[in-house]
Amino acid sequence: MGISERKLREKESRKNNILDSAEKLFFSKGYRDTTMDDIASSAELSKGTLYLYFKSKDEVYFGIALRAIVKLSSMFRVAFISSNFGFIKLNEIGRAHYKFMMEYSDYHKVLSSLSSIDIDLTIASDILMQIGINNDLIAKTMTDSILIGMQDGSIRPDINAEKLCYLLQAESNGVFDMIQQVKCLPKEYQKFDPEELFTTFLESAFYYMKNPNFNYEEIGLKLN
Amino acid sequence: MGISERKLREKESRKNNILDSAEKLFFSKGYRDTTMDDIASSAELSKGTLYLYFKSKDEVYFGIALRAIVKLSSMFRVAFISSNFGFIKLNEIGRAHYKFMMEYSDYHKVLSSLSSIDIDLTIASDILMQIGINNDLIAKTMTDSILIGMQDGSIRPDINAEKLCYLLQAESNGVFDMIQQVKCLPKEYQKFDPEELFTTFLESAFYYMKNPNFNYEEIGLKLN
DNA sequence: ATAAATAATGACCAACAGTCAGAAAAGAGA
DNA sequence: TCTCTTTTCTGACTGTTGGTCATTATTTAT
Repeated sequence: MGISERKLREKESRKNNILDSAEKLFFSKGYRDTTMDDIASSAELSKGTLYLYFKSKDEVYFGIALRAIVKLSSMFRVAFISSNFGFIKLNEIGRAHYKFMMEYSDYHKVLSSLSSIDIDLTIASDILMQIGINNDLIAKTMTDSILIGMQDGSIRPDINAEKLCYLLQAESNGVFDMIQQVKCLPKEYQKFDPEELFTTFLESAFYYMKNPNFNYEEIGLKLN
Repeated sequence: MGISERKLREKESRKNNILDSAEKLFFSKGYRDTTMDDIASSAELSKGTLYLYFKSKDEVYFGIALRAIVKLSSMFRVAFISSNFGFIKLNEIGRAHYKFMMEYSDYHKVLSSLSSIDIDLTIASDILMQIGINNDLIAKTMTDSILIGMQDGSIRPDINAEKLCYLLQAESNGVFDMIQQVKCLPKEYQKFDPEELFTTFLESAFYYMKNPNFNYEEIGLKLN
């Protein structure tokens, strides 16, 4: 049946059109000030039709969050394969995350606002499930990097890899959120350079993770 | 004028009654599902009167956030004076924050949800300003601890104190948010023990901050 | 006792998320 | 090409809720 396939494609592309419109509106006016009527008319649809494709306003927002986390996790994968050494993999993942936050700051905000007061994450939702899958993928990429690093000697082996992964995720989320916040402040209120905070974070994290018996210069790294 | 003073006291206590009611409702039903009518009737007030004391629903929420951060910053002060050594001060501050998150988890959630999609922090608001003041106080308590630690030798002096303060704040926010999230999951989904993540965090942070020339055992600390 | 000021009320309004009966379009079968 | 069925689309409508305001009640000052 070629027809039902085409219909599926059309449905998917319609969903994407809606998300395109919603994205622009959410990013420029914010979640609260964007109405479903706004989104509908921007996507050249009636409100009723909009609700055929997304069952609530939150669901639309989740759709954008899914785009965001898919982008992020793919950047993590690219960073992962950039080197064979676990330590460098992790380093590159950190830089990828920083790049994501700088280049796709709106996406970053969406992701960090997901666990906010006004969104119910407990509802059953296909999109929310896919977000969870990507989240797990991100965690796996990091854990794998750590395990590989422990094997090749570039990361100290006496910590639990999974625990370290969660610690790094938690810490970096906090650091990126703060950088994001500071970036939105007027220049004269910015008490520090965002990039500098990130650099210090990387430095401190890797200071904790490095293996004292490993020769980092051999793999082209200078560590203090 | 004793009368106007009494009136001011009454107004303050009325505000507190409202916040008491609002707190219970927000904490049990969530922000979205709590209506201003709910709060009004729970505080035995008409809606119009409620709006005499708080000019919006957000403002009520800010009022609760103010209670939260006042509590947190006072716990920080107590931790600060618990020792003379900067390193121990910081350590106690970290533990105080952990205690706050465990004992006042609802307050913690309020604070971490403040920078969420659905709240406009740019509006002019007296309460929001007071929150800012307490936030600065917290930052100052931490920065002072660091500076004292650098003076007494318990913290390595080759880092910028203010930058370190922001890094610690950012990291711990991230870590506590993750712990909070995990705590809300059903036990079988919890991949790690919250306390353990916190311990590892403290360990890694202090590993970075410690001064190699300082004898920690002399002040009763065993560091690995 | 009366006027002035302050506090409280609840009916009312506008905005908005979400619904649904019916119209329009697309597809299948002849 | 015509007709019946299924799918897609529509926009008027509903219920809820944040916020307002003219009016009433209470307190204070004279």
